[in-house]
Amino acid sequence: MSQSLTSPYELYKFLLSHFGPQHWWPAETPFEVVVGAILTQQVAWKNAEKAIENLKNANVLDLCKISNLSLEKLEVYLKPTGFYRQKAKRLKDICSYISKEYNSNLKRLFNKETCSLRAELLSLNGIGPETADSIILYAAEKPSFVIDAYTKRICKRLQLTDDLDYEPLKKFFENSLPKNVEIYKEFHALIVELGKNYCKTKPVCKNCPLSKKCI
DNA sequence: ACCCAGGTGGCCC
DNA sequence: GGGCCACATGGG
Repeated sequence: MSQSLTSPYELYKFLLSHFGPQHWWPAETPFEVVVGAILTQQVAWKNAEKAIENLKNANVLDLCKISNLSLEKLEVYLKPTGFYRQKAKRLKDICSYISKEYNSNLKRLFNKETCSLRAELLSLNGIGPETADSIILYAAEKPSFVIDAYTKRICKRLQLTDDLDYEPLKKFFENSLPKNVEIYKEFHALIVELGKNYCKTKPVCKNCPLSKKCI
């Protein structure tokens, strides 16, 4: 446990042994991953979960149905997620785009090469780098490491690297890890597990498994 | 009454 | 190319 954590891969192995496998993403279908990835932006997962329940209860958690739903109705379902007006419009537009360009078939979109898939997702309003990588990794199941606020915070506390901008940090992790979808999936989930329980905005890591390594 | 949560896009310099 | 800002609900 007091082995030094000098690289992302070492951190991954430590977190896996400490917390055990997380089996992410918490969703039943790839489309549910897409929806969840958008709805959880800058909000606790619990809130996104409520909205997804609303969609399920209304029997509209479906790409075609959302693209045909009125914005007003969609907004009501998405209320718990915060920024619900933005998110409703963006989610509806994204669903409409996939309906039109891929005949509502997510698999056809996900068949593209990782690099061009990422570029295409990033071109859509409401999908930034973290959301794009979450969709590629957990819905399309291709290796694209996800960086989030916890990842940056943990890297900073552990002083793993200096450049915390999204793309350089993503490369830093990918260069350290075996290029393996299951490892990428687990590692990001483990980082969230660590982050939401122990690595909050304030630099206090009492009882944190990494406390000896934190500043 | 605060602060924060698995970001993103638009604007300004 | 980087630093602000709006977006909005729910839980501690």
